[in-house]
Amino acid sequence: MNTNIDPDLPSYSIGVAQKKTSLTARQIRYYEQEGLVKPARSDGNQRLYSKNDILELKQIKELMGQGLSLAGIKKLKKSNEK
DNA sequence: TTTCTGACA
DNA sequence: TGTCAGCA
Repeated sequence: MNTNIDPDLPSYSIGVAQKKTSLTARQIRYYEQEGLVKPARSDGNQRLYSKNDILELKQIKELMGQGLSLAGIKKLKKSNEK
């Protein structure tokens, strides 16, 4: 099969994101609220996550498992991007 | 049925 | 972070 979809092509609902990241909708929404992830919006106001966003959420989960907090991840992300 | 927002513990 | 209510 040839699924040539871009890694930034948003097509996952939060339910799929939960399954793919092992996180809860609360955590995913909170991370987005903090600006850690930037999902697209569709049908009304539904979040649409891309493969890239799913990976981003997994990265956040990994950092949390390393003893980091939202503030710590935000600071780390800021250092990486800036 | 699922998702979204806001608010509280 | 979990949970509740009302809404689309």
